[in-house]
Amino acid sequence: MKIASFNVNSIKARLTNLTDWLKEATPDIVCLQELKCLDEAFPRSEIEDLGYNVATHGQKTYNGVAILSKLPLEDVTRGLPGDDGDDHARYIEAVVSANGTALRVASIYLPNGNPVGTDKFEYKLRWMDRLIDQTAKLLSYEEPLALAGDYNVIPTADDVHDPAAWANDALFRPETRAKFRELVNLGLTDAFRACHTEAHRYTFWDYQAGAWAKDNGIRIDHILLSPQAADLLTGSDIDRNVRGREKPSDHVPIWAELDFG
DNA sequence: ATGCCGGGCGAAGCCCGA
Repeated sequence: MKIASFNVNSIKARLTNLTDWLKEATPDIVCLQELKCLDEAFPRSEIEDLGYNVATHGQKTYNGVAILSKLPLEDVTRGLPGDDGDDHARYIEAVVSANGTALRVASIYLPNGNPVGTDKFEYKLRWMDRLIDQTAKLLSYEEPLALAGDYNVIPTADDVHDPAAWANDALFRPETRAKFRELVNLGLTDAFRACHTEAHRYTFWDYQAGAWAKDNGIRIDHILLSPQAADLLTGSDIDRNVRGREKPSDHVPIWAELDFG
């Protein structure tokens, strides 16, 4: 069972890039972020034609998340609990039956939070509190769970090309990283880090300033696993080459392989 | 690089991303 996450930075602008990658990588489940379109504008038939079931939580212009799955999607829920006044489409959750075992998956687009010192940063930290609460609830089920998405969090200095340059950025601030540790310390496993210890492996390169050519990247897209899912982990990697193609997103896909037998 | 690129919106130039 190959589970992937990909921030596409507009599903409409990225459709060919996405379908090319789907055909070659053949993931079973894909969590998408930054659709930037309403549910009715999602290119559903183009994705379904590749053998995927589709659940979307879209929004006009900004945000928007989805889950694609070759297995049927059950119990789909949209929106992160904890704040009825939050209208950003940043969270969708569903359950698939993997060889008789229930696997819960969430696609996460955590707020950017810049600039620090504004209500945007406070929104990010409060959103992380809500994600911690939701994750604690899901972990209490003691079942396989994968939380995959764009966390907009650089976990450590090994995950950024120039830590000093990012010191005051919302993605790398101590408060942000502390919240991320609080989340992981509930008992989650960073799938990529469980399989790779080397520094400077990135999932995002800015469109500007030749960031891709210079490998000035950051690792901010993560797949976090419950203990019951981590026990099944057999591999994880970043599909870095996708960044070098025509009309790329500024993020690339990441994936984790779980062996359900 | 508090915006160099790229996308949305909407039809020029601003908002947003990380």
